[in-house]
Amino acid sequence: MIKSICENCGLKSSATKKLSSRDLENLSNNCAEVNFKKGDIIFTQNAFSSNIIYVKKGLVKIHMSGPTHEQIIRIKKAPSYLGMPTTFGDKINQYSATALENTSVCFIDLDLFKNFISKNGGFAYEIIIEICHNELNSCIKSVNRIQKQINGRIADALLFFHNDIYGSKEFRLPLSRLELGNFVDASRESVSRILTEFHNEKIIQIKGKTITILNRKLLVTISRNG
Amino acid sequence: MIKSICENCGLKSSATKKLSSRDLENLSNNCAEVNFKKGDIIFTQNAFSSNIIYVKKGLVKIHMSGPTHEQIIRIKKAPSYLGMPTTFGDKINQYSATALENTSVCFIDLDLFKNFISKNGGFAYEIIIEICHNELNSCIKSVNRIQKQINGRIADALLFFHNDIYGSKEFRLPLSRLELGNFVDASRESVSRILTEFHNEKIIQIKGKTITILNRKLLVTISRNG
DNA sequence: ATTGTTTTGTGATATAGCTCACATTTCTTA
DNA sequence: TAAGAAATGTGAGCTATATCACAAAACAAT
Repeated sequence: MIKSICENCGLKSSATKKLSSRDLENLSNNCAEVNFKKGDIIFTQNAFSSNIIYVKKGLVKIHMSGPTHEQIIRIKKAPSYLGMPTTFGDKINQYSATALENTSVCFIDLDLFKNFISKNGGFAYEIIIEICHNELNSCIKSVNRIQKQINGRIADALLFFHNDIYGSKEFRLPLSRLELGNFVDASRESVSRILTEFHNEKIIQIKGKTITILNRKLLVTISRNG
Repeated sequence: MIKSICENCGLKSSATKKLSSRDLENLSNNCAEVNFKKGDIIFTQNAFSSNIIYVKKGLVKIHMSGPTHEQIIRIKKAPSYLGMPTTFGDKINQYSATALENTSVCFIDLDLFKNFISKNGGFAYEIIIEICHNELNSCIKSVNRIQKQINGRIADALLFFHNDIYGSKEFRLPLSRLELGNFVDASRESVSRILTEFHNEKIIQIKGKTITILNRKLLVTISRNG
């Protein structure tokens, strides 16, 4: 746990950029930076939370244990705030967050954060924008999850990693087959089957966890009609 | 379209209560109250939006046309803001809102609303709380939707109308069977079947659109194990 | 009232994707 | 480098729920 000097931080959020030097100093005194390794839990469902979490670096999954199994609600890469809905909406966390890669996170004192919102409208505005974006994306994702069938949902997930996370046609999948299943709502077995199907049809290439998108257009078509 | 006098409004949101008299006057000048009848569309997906919408009175469904069919994302009763995520997150509406009962709505100029957020941290804070609550609920709902099976989801929906909307064991269902299906992710036919099943097992009583919950405990059990 | 339209109920059939079972591969750790 | 553990692949059968098809009922409009 290192006390950070927020003013010099090169990874400030757009909200934090609206803060004065004095506020940033205040933030430095009420904020702890913690490093998590791949697989480490950042916060857990049903625990009490009094921090806002800012992911400076890395990749995180937000997940929730549902009636029958674990479900990955969202995958977020830095820079991004985490768990605002659960912290503002309920004292008890409604979901967990786990690092998918080595991740560096700032824990910000909730009262100070609330104070910034109340005192600094520009800060509040940026926060609102971020929350709204998140919610809109979940909405769209939720409709797709329910209405598309498996191969469409897996195509979506592959395109998500390609476009939104790695920006490259070749990437190391940060999830196991089971986790990918929990992300797209499918069983481990079905994920396996579809993935090898895509491989056989030369849409993607699989080498262990490394995936290369070979036919992006077809993947987009599958995502649409799936 | 009536220009309203916000200061005297008995249905102010908790955010609006944080505004000064001068701001409220300003709001009155940039806000139009409109009445919608049951079935009227309040705003539609893919249209451009430059208003924040505050539901003063009534009941509204938020819905989205997905890859294969329409889906009801959320049902909201007054008092409540509508469509903030879609207005702040994207210039184009990602979903529609339709009145389920006669509903009275204030259209608030977006720039003024943004101005309130920037100038008045207390206002912004209340807005953040509302958005966070919404998002948390959608999260939970989305997990249930996916992991429960039909009878559990329908039990959930009935309990939602009972607890959150009407606060009574007897209520007039504001949705058709098809709409209820779009709300709980099921086909019209399946909804019909489960509903008559519940009726036969004396869990509920159905008289046209009027539903009476006869065995609430059992309904809760079904919702849990569903 | 009469006729057309929309909504609802219900049986029969089809199917996507789950579960189970086991083989194989890959990763860990000693 | 061996051996145990975890993750993955793949076939076979099962099941929840969709879809189709039509009848009945409720509602609307003339």
